Amino acid sequence: MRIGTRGRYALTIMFYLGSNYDSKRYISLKEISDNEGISFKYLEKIMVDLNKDNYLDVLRGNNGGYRLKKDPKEYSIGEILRRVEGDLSPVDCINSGCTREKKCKSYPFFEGLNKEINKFVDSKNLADYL
Amino acid sequence: MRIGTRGRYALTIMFYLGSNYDSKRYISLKEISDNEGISFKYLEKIMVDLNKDNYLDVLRGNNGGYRLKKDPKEYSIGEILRRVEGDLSPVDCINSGCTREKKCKSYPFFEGLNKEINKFVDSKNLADYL
DNA sequence: ATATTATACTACCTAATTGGTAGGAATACA
DNA sequence: TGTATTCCTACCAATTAGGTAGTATAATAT
Repeated sequence: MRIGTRGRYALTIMFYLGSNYDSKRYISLKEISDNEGISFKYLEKIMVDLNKDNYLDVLRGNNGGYRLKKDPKEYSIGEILRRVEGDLSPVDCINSGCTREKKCKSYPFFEGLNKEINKFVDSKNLADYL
Repeated sequence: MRIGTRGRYALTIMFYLGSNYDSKRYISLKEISDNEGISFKYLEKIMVDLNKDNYLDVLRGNNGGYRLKKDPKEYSIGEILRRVEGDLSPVDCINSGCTREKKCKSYPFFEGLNKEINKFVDSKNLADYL
């Protein structure tokens, strides 16, 4: 689970929306792109995954954009990262059915590490860092 | 810090050496390669990093190979992984001087995650899983 | 209506990284 | 001196990361 630009930018977007939660206005990707210095087109692409299953409120057209549906404290960092980066496990063998699992001495270690990572990211939410 | 085959194979090697610590015999990469079904040539390459600074005892030639220098409990998993995978931080911005660090809301989160990961891997050693 | 400002969708592209392979030189020992 | 081993250097193919580009669709202001 190396976290790349997708995960980092997704958090940037979510913190930006979180900071504007009270105003209830829709924020365009253009605004975020300009203020954070991130490629607009790349943000659009990340948004495809980030906004699956109507994770956010969307409005197209003039003065449109995105805004949080729920209070920032309802958005866990773990879920945000998982949406755009996929599974967060530190090695492939976890969650992809390793056949050597039984005799593998590393496996229990990786399971422990995986648990620790997920526990941490799921225990934090947007409000914790606003 | 996605852990790839380098890190996994390094642990496989170290656990193998750890299992044979009491016998004091030198273990060849050929033996590990055969028993674990891993490419011999790839193991050789991983060994270059793993054995930097005389981390292990080495003997060339017939009946040669590698063996642990110290008790398995003296080898932390964190150090092993770091040797072959480099720095274990989950994002580039940690340890590479992010300029936006001051205003970045994600940064404190990543610092926390990084700390958690390193604490875990450094608290475990080979003997814990033998 | 229609111009403007957004998101939504699809396709493409380049550089770096991952996960190897190959071959020979140096060394230790039987 | 032959054999088994590590050491060193170079190469390589497939995948992933990190984008760019263009067009369709939708909402709103005028």
